[in-house]
Amino acid sequence: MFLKTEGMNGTGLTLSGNLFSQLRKDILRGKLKAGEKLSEQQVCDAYGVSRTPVRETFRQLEQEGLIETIPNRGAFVVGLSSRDVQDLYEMRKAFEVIGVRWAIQRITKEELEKLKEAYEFMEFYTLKEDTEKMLNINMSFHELIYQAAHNRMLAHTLYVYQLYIKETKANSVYLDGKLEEVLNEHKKILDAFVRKDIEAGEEAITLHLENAKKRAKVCY
Amino acid sequence: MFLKTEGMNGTGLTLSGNLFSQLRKDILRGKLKAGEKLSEQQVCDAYGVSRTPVRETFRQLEQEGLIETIPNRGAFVVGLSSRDVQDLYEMRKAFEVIGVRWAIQRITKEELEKLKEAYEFMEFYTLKEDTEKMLNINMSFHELIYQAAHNRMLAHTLYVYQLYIKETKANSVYLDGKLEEVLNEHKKILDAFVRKDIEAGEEAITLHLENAKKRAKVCY
DNA sequence: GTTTGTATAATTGTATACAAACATAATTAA
DNA sequence: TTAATTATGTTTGTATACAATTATACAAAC
Repeated sequence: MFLKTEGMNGTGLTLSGNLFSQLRKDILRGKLKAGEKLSEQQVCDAYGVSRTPVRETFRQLEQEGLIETIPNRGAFVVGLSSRDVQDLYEMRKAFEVIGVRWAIQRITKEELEKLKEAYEFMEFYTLKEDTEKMLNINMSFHELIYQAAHNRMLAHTLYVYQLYIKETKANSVYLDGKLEEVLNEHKKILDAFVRKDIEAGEEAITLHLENAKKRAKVCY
Repeated sequence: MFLKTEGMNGTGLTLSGNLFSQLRKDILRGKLKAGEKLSEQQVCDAYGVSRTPVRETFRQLEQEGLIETIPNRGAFVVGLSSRDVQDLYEMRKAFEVIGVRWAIQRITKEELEKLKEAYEFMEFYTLKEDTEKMLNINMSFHELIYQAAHNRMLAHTLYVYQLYIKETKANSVYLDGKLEEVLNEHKKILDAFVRKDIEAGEEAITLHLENAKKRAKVCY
């Protein structure tokens, strides 16, 4: 079971999950503000661990560009500006297009079957009007595409983007009554994969992401 | 002055620079083969440091996807397959296009001046037929564009790609007698920036990168 | 000969100790 | 009073010690 307390000297940091993903979440959600100093000892106290794992976590965050460390001075939160978030969406769109292009070319029969299966789940949840499950399967659908692109770097990049976008906003999802619309967009994407039609795939994913952005901030 | 010895139990790892960039280089250049285990103690001995900085370095490498750590089992080299490298080139091309698009829209007067200045240096080094300096200023030219895009994530991504591509190959550069060709391609890019012509810019950078790939493996 | 169990060694995960750099406060001199 | 300086305390960087986990070797059983 996960530990959950206040901690971090009343900064309101949650403590479930591991250090890295938790600190990342706290930065992306703005609990830790840009410019704020991250004291090793404070984080140690908040999470009940020693400095070694904290420092390792700091290196990971630094590598993602979410904190900046100044030698002998410490770690400072960088975070994402609203401009960064805007750019994130655009970069993600561009990369998803590339991802679809490559995935259509490289997808295996087994992967295509999985994609079809994911779509069928979407149909099912649309009928049942289960928004929660729809969001989950939606994520899986897109992750299947990332994997089908058979490019570790692209898959990782898109995964991180997805994660960032997911964590960045409070994520109020306005899918109610729009599940069929979402389903249709995925149908077009799937069809493009079945027909190996790259151009149609690029068009479909672009449209889907643009609509998703209009609908809310979290529907992929 | 930097330390340079054999070390790493005869694996031939070089020791200049810091742990992270050195290990990264050794992985990218293939000195550390994919699947190979990275023992903490061995790395400690090779670089003459304790386990703490080594573990921190491992986290950084893990974050870049160059090693994989299995809990309680250790770190294993992942490295880049030839397919990865191929994909890297394509991803880089796609990102550079996006970078140019955004940079043309967002570049400041000061940044444009710097870009012009960089180009003028290129003209100079072309006249002097100084391939070495040409490569350096070439890198700067492109980095100026990354910065002008005013997107930290994109800039960082492109920087890493550039670094990976640079380190991935032995990098025999065949620019002799082609400096003018390279200069011309950059002229077209610069002109697009001056005229704020996004389409021309995208076309110019695409052509430049395609030609660069034909010319060698390192000219950007 | 192969497999299973156990003991030992090696390695990783974490905590802590110590040294070096830095920040802050007090003190002195102009 | 202000500026410079020293003293003190805090924080980071690194090394090391200890605990937990995993790998290896060897013996016993099948």
